[in-house]
Amino acid sequence: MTRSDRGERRRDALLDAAAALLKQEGFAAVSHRAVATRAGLPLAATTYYFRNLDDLVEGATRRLAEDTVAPGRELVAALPHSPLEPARLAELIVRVVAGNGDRAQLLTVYERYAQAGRRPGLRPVVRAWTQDLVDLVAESLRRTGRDAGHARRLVALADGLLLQHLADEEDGGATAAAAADLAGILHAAGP
Amino acid sequence: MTRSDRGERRRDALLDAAAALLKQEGFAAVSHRAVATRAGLPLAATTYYFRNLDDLVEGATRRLAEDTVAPGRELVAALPHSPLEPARLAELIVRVVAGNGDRAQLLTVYERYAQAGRRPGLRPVVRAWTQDLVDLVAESLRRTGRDAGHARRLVALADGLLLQHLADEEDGGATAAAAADLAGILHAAGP
DNA sequence: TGCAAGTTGGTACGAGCGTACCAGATTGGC
DNA sequence: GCCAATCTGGTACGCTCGTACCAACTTGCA
Repeated sequence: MTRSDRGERRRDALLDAAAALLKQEGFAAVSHRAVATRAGLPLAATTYYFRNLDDLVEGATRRLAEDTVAPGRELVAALPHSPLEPARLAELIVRVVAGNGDRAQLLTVYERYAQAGRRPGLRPVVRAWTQDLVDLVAESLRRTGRDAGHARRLVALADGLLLQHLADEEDGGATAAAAADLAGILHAAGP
Repeated sequence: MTRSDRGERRRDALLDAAAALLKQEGFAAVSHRAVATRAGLPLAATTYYFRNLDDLVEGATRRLAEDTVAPGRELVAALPHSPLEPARLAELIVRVVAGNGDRAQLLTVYERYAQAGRRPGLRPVVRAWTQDLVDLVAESLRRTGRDAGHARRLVALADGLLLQHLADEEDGGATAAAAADLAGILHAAGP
């Protein structure tokens, strides 16, 4: 193992740890110490491999975006080439946009927008993440014989509905409730 | 001035200071010290009038909701009783939902959803806030001769569009961009 | 083999945080 | 006018944080 290989692996372990923290506990939980502890590395490793905390958070967000988009990609790839009924389409879109995790995961998905507002360096990352989701939804519309032009609008609508349900009391019900809302809207709008 | 009057005024000043901080710098900026300093009161006043920080944040969110909804209410009250064209309607909805402030204000508007997820005590407050906005949009639709049944959907859509534009680079352009998006959608959907 | 460059990890600093404490000031009811 | 209840505000504790520092260790190259 060369010197730089080991360094690469350490950097990678830190990013993994940071992404896991991000996913499970949100942006506020990503501190130098928490990341280092989770990765099983000393505190100083975080400042050695990343210029500062924003740099680390940026990398972790990028990694989390990959981890979030990948399952959606598989979902879409497995789609049939016939139109989905509204309820199935709605569920698919919500799943692609927000995953199917608990409230904690869902929260991070939406915190990314607010964080993009506060940390300029995060904006390109977040824009790319959102664009990937829009592309996925467009692709799933195309594959199931629907007009793909409204993908961005559908993502926005799904986001807004999910947001509203974050204030619901039942844990984990947000994605189901949002999917039901979206299904009703898609049904009313017709194919 | 009775003893309790003065207490009421101090409590009020703290809430005002906290709401102002919330509006200008977000939830993370609301600390005991920051609120006390801004209100011109000693640190201990915050723990005297509020059980803990969550309690303070909850009250401040309630106050901010009032401050946010009030201008929208005036906007709607001043509406004519004839249908608005899509572009005007879209602008109105975005204005009601997000105000017309800079990015900082807009950020707090959306952070409230994420905060509701993390602080259970905030959920009823945030639900009521959102409901007020939905009612306002429904009222503005009704007043201008449109079907008022889709108010919640429109709020969700506006929220989602605004969120996406939070990652844009130009400061202050988010509301305009979201309004333009929404206008296009309303125009395509017809009256 | 030796040495310079790169890497590691323990430790420290200064700051901000939520919260608790408590001596003193103030005040309304008797 | 007194006293108990309430209110005030200065201070301290224990914690976490981002970041800097630096001595020790490892490694690739001359």
